[in-house]
Amino acid sequence: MKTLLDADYTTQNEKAVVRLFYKTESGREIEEISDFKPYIYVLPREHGLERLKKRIEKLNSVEKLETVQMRDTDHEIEVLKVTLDHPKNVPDLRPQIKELEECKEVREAHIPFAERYIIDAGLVPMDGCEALDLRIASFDMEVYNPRGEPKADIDPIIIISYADNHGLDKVFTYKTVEGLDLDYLDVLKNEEDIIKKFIETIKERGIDIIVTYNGDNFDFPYLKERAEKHKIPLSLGVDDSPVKMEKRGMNLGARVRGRPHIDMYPVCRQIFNLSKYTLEDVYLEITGGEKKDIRVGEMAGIWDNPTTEKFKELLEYAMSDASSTLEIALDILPLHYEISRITKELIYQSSRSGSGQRVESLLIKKAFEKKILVPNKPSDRVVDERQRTTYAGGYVVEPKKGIHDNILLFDFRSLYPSIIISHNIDPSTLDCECCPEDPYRSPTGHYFCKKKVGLIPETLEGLVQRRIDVKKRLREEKDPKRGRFLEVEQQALKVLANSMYGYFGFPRARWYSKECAESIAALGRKYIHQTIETVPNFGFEVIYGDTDSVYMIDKSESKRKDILKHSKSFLDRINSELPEAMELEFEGFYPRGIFITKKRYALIDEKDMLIVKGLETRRRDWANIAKYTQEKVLNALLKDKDPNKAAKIVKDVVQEIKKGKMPLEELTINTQITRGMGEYKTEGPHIQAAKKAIKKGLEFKQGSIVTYVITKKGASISDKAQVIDFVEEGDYDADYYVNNQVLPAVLRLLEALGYSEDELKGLGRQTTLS
DNA sequence: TACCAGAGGAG
DNA sequence: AAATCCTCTGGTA
Repeated sequence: MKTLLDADYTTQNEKAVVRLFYKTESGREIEEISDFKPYIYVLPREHGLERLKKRIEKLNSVEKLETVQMRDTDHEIEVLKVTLDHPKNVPDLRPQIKELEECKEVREAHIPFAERYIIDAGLVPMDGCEALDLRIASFDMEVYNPRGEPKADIDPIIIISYADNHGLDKVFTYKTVEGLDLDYLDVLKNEEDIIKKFIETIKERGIDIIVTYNGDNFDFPYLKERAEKHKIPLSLGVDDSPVKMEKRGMNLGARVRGRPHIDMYPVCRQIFNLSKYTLEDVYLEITGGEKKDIRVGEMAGIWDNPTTEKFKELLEYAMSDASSTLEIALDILPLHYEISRITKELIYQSSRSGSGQRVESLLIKKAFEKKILVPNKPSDRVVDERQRTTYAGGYVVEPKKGIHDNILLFDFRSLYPSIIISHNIDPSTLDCECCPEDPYRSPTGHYFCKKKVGLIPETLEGLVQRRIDVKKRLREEKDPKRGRFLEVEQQALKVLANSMYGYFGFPRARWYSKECAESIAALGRKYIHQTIETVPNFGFEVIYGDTDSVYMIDKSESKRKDILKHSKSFLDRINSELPEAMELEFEGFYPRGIFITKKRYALIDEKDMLIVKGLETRRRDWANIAKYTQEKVLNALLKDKDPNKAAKIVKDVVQEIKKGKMPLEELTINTQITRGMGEYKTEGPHIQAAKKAIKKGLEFKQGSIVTYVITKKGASISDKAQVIDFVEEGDYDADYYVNNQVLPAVLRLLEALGYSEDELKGLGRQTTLS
């Protein structure tokens, strides 16, 4: 029993050796593969194969030349498989071959060597890891920051905290005060020693996976620079190699050889939809518990003049950073083990890759098994071109505005995946010559081969079948721990299946096909239209629908039991006319709902739970007070059916705001900086607040979420916007929060109920503003 | 007042 | 570095 944690290659005696880093039952194992060689495929121009072969033979670093039969999109071809002596020579050889007159194209020259080996050898990263009790450690650092953002060339690390899943908690520092009693505290001599001690601890504890919160872009780069300053090698690798900072787009990735480092910050941003992603927020989301927090502005002061109480707080805070990061990791890592196993990516990769990359890794693996040539990545010019062309997506029904009772919801189970499978939608089956008579011809005029299953439908079918199998095992599983793994696996399979459609339309995709993407969306529209047209025949009325769902009410029945019976016959009728892999499902019955506009509505379910879609309550860029008040008003309208109660709620809140005593945490607005700070044509409040904060020493960049308040001082809203760190309790613009936050959010609901504007003024603005 | 840029949600 | 559809705000002319 062993599990593959990491892989790379080294050069020994001028030969490339693939190294596979395993965790075994007894410890660690590094397997070395020295007989594997890199190769690329060369597509000849017409009748050029033999001449091309002769020319390539003469080139340096070519070890072997074979003619092989491969599939390229929709046809079989003979291509040259060129085996090289060493992966480092691929970048040189590729353009030399590309320039040859008889060469049409070079393929698969950019697949990293170790990953190539994993694919070809059929290895599955992280397979079996549950059985091995992986040793997982987290660490976090506190840094001396007397001037705001710390600078690694000047400001030392003052604390390193450490926690692992085998019971060791440590805080390494080099200062202490009288009367401290913390069992995890380890006071050393200086910064150099805490760095050394940290490295030692990771090694002595035999750690398999290192986790951090923002380690890619803060802790590791900072630690590396400080270690270099002290001339300590940051040799955390299992082969004692130093931590390597890799460039990944705009950000960095910290790679520890053989002991994968996983940064939970980007992972959490991908998995959760939160207003912001501080460690405290994420910890609350996962465990429901509060985490110790201190104001970072206080840190340098405490370090310089430590009182027993404050210094203890600082150390406790440091410890909780490491232990909560570990707790988050233990909760989320199983998902990433599964993603790694499904996509065959190393966990270092899969924990940092997006949907597009994951789908692509899976397809490359499948293409290898089916002897299909992998398309090259598109050039920047092609990507630009693809970005300029768009296509039509899902259909949204204009809602019947206002309150409705006894609402039924139906939706298509996995609409797009089921369309891809039933219509065999794939670049290789697109408009094929053998079967133009497609009874299911897509409304865009495209048709798909009926004889040969495409790569993507086949891959998707594999995911769907595997998920059905996992769900079956899940039903039979008695052990809750194994049950959780199966649940996570079926979720991961579902997410991956659902991202296949998006992949077709992704401009950087190797298997990009706008025709496929638009055919899928067009067929989706066809099926939902078909469904909507059938609705009146059964005495129902559609009140709303979006892409794959239909909300309707029953005009002929009034009892729940009769309504549900009635809907069954509707369902049977629709499903009898659908392709086999497709199904419309009954999704729910809602006693009451309010529909405002497209993509904005709220429902009460049969357990009296409020479900809100698209409204301010759901948005991070609205103040809590507006979101919370809107939610209360929704409950008054839908549960209590009492508009007067709703009016009272609004009046009371408006009064509270006007008193000037509303806590700041009810008033903060979170907005992300989605582009580079210099790229804005118009700068909204969050950008102007961020700019002011940058001048005062805080760091904001693309991707940061700005938490700000509209204060009293300034002319425009943007002038008044200040990042929360600089706002005093009570300094807020009450008129803004009444007129631009609370009232718009609640008046929209009441307007949808048909109250006239005059009535609403009576309820809200005039009485309260006077 | 009309328009557009920007953000974030739904499915 | 997965897609499109849609609403709404605040800046700008």
